[in-house]
Amino acid sequence: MAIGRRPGISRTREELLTAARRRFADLGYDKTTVRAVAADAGVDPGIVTHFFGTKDAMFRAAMDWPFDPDDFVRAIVGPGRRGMGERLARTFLELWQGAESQPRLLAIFRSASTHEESAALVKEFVHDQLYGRLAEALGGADAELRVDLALSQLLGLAMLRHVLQVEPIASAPVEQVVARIAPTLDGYLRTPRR
Amino acid sequence: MAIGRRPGISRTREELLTAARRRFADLGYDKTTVRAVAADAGVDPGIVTHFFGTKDAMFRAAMDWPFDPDDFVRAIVGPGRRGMGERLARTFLELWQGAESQPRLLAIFRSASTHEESAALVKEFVHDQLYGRLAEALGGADAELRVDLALSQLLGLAMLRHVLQVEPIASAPVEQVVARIAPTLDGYLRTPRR
DNA sequence: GTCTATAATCGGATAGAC
DNA sequence: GTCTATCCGATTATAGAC
Repeated sequence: MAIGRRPGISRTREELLTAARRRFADLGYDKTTVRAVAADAGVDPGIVTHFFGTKDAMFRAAMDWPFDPDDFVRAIVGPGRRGMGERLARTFLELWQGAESQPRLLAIFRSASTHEESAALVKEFVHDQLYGRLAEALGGADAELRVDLALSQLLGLAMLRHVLQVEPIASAPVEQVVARIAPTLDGYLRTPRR
Repeated sequence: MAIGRRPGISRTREELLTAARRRFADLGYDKTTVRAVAADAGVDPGIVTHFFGTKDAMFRAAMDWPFDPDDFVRAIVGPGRRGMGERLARTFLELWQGAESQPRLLAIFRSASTHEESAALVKEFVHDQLYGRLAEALGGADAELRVDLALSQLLGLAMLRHVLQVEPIASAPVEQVVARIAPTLDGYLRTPRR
């Protein structure tokens, strides 16, 4: 009694999503075509319409965050202020190394510059997830600005390292990069003395 | 004897380039169409072919850097180590504020994620202009990595502030941002003691 | 659930008249 | 230098057969 897939529910949908993630990650939203995704999955383009309706809906279905925002924030701020920059840097960079998470992140950020939906995903995450709990945990009148500064460091790192792939930083070990940027993040996140 | 434009050399070419810069800056390479650029300039799409040949050639013609790399590097490293982070931050941020330079920078960086030519422009600049003279001026075995780290901070800032336009950092005054990131840049650029 | 056929549109590029 | 007309390919999306 093998635990096979239930009959009638094909794996095609999942294969389409996997193919879509790879295309969106490598090429961005605009250059990714429904036809190519369907071809990668070995099916007809009409199937995409059947399952998702539109290219945009397929993008939304494929592009959920590869982590739970609650867990993410808790892992960073939970243990307290000490070592927060280091935890943030390491958690972030390891997400970008992961075989599952990297394509999703690449797709979102590669598309964010030109695709409104991707940009909205990023902004919503920052606004709804980070400002609420992270900024509150930090304290200080300009907590949101300080969160933005830390984000700018992380975002730029991801762009240079994983999107543009500029050397030597693209090939630097995670721990080396963590050691360098952790003090920067701590500096931004630390509550300013009045 | 007014110094007018020479007869026979129309201003159409310049108007096309201006329109192209605005389109590329707002929409990125993929979503910018030759037809729309021509319409903005009030001429027929065929004129684009006449002047530039291809869309890609028009992009190249429009996308020269809005500053002289030599001057840029000299302004940063010339006066010496003291205040280098601050000069770098201010020079960079003011370029992003300028009415002439911002559209060019926006176009390049908005397109860099998905357009190979834009990404190559960025990489060439980093490689040919920065590593050569900046890294040399900094000293230390890992000078290029430290330049990358400083770039990651600047690039992320530009993305968050000008491309994604995340608040509150998008509306923060230049001097406030300069004051915050200058210490970060100095930390990266400072020659490590052995 | 899957595919064929096709509609409707839009893209970049070209040829040639004026 | 500029425009008209057009080619040709590619794209998303739809209708309907199997």
